[in-house]
Amino acid sequence: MLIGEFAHSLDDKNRLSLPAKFRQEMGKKIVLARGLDHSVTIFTVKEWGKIADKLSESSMLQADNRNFNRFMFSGAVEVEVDSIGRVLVPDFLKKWGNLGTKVAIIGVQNRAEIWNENDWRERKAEVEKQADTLAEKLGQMGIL
Amino acid sequence: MLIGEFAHSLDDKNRLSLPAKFRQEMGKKIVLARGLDHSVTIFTVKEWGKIADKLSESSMLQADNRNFNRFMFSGAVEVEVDSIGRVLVPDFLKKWGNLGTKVAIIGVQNRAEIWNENDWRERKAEVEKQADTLAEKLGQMGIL
DNA sequence: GGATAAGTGGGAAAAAGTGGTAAATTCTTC
DNA sequence: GAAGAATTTACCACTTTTTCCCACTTATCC
Repeated sequence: MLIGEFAHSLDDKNRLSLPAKFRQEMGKKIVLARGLDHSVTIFTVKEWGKIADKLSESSMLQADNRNFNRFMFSGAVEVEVDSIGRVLVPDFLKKWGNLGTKVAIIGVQNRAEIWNENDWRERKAEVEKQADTLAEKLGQMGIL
Repeated sequence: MLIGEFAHSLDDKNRLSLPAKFRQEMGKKIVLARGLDHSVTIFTVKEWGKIADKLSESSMLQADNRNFNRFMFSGAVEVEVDSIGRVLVPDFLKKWGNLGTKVAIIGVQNRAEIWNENDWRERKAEVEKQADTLAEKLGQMGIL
């Protein structure tokens, strides 16, 4: 399971080193894709396969679906992890994620997300402010 | 699987180099066809075969189908990929796709599409604007 | 505090993408 | 049917980008 938060950097060649703790689970090939809220999602090849299957179930008869699938598939890329654990982030995903030099990589169960460091800090602060609501939710889920 | 987005150019001899990432999967022959929404579709010979089969299964008793089949078959060409990964885009497809010098080639799972760069940018922006739809769709698919 | 691993940065080699020239083929016209 | 023109095809060359490898710095672990 992918958990934790890591501050890494994206160098001027668009290289990003994956957190060492994630490497074993991720393997030597991963898929980067557009995620919610303008995050960039890191999937294992296997997890991405599931997503792709689901995407392709939607009917091509509807223009909405066609555009959505174009958006999702064209916004993904399979990349090799190099010998020291780095991957290349393509420009279109850098743009999508509003990524600069400093990024946050966070583990979210079966996937990881890459965020612009500032965006992530703000978002996190938002969530923290709502800690009470959070507790409530956990309660509803029967976790606490 | 064909995924990702690439900015390439169509030179004055109508030559278009295929993204290196697509070449292995595409092989040395591909099929170019009229795509939906005025895109130009790139199929592998194999994928085109599947499409052709499906088309020919549709009933010729219906005028709609007959016309659609005429449209699809007459608008498709099999082209050789040259020694350095380029193909020739025939004029009628260039026109159909409103293609100029700058084009975007996008991977959409089992096919690729060639777009006029600007048209694609606009279309993509449309989808991006609908952030709600994005979350909703992914939710419906059970992805999140 | 030393040793090991993780993360970052840079340079050289290789590949990808683009543009152009020359040869070959086709088409026209006489 | 032949000569010339025009188009197409094959090949070559250049530029930019990407890839691979090595080195350095920082952090972590014992």
